Amino acid sequence: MKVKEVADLVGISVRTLHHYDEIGLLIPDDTTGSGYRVYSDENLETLQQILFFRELGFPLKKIKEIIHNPSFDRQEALEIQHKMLLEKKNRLNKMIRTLEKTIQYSKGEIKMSNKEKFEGFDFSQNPYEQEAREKWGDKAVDEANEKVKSMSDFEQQKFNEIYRKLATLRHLPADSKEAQEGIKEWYLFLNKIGNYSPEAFKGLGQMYVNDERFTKNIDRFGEGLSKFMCEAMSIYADNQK
Amino acid sequence: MKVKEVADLVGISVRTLHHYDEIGLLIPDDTTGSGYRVYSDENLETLQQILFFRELGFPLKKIKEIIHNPSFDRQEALEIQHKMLLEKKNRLNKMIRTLEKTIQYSKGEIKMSNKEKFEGFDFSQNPYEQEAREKWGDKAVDEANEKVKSMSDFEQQKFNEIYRKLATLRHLPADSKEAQEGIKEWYLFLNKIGNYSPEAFKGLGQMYVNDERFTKNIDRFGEGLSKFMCEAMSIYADNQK
DNA sequence: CTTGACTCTCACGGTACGTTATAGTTTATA
DNA sequence: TATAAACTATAACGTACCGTGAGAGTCAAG
Repeated sequence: MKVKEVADLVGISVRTLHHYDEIGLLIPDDTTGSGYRVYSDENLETLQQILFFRELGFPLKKIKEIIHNPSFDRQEALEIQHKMLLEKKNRLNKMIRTLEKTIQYSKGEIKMSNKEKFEGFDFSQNPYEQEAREKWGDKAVDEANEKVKSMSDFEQQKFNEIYRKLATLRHLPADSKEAQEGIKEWYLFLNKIGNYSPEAFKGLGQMYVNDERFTKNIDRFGEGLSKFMCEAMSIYADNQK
Repeated sequence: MKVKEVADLVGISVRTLHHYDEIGLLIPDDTTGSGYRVYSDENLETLQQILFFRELGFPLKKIKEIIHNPSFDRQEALEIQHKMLLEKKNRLNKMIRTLEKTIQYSKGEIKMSNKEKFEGFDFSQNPYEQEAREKWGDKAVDEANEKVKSMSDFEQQKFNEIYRKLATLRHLPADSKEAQEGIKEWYLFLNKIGNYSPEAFKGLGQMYVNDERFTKNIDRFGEGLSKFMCEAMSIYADNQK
């Protein structure tokens, strides 16, 4: 499905989908030769997850952390979201009652205390927020995410950018000029925020295919990207010696 | 009631109340000698109105237009809001059903079409939005608001600023030096966006007390401001001849 | 008369997109 | 088969609604 189809189906804007792609929240599984985004059924299910979280007031950054965490449990998430939505419904009902009372009040039929006038508004009083915080709170992240989180926003941005760029190259041979140029950028970037010898760089590339937490995270940007990067990084490292 | 009391009562932040004051959406009826905001019961009811609109997704700018419109009918607003909240409840229920189906679906118990996966999300499908648009749409504004709307954002901003400044002076004698300086600023500002002779300026001041739509709109910034301005403008105009 | 809770006004920062602008691509129609 | 209409892309700036200090003044309690 192309971008507008998706947008119309779920009732959001094309821009929103672009935005979610930009920030790495929802990257379409495929693109046409001319660069059009093509969303798979799996993409749609991820989008549904995102929208449930969004409805519950989670910031996009948090949603990204949660659903891309290797230990993310979809079933469990759905259960908690269910509880939270029911709670939201309760608050909405309270608010409706408040509004109904206010109508009577404004006709002079009943009296209302100041407190009563605002029942149902207290947005932060969801008892399941606690459960959500325990599950998805700031501490519940794995090592990989720790690293990402410790990066500055600029670095995060750059990080995404490079991955997306590399994803467009992933079908080229790993030793092609363009691929190697992309990998070089990646190497230079990594050495701005850390310290990687060519060997370490090569080793990192190995992890991309050996550790499935990495594989999954990287292949979000394009299927087979991790393998491509592993190969290209190995070649690049060898040429640096 | 002072600002934190209100914030705690309704479950919003102090900053939010400051913001609403800044943009002229909810200006406290009174201030203490030291400049502390003091909210009246009427302020609280306006705030309640604001929050109902906000819950329904109205932008603050729109809310401001609506509730400060001289022809604003509180009763009617409450009725429409009631319908819209019930509709929102319906959507929420749909969404909960969708979530429940998704739980079964993710367990492989049932099948789900792509369309079904997003039922309840289509935020813009509120049948009462139409009614709201007719009531409070962009065309349904009176003369006074037409003028305000035709101003640039910068001018709007400046407009508010001057009114708020004048409001702090309103208990001084209209012929005092400070009052006259404030009014001068007002005169100069008006002549940047239009063309006002001293006579026209004086006439405008008269309207502030004679036309209750003006009176109401101006006194939002402080009780008695319209009368004060009328007097001060008259004096200023006479001194210009 | 000091401490702590509260208040004020700047003023910069941040999220989640909206909104052009410009240009390439695909599909429908003449 | 040309050409318009509809859709797509990136880029870059704009906007709404506050959050978050900083720095300074105010007020009730001990």
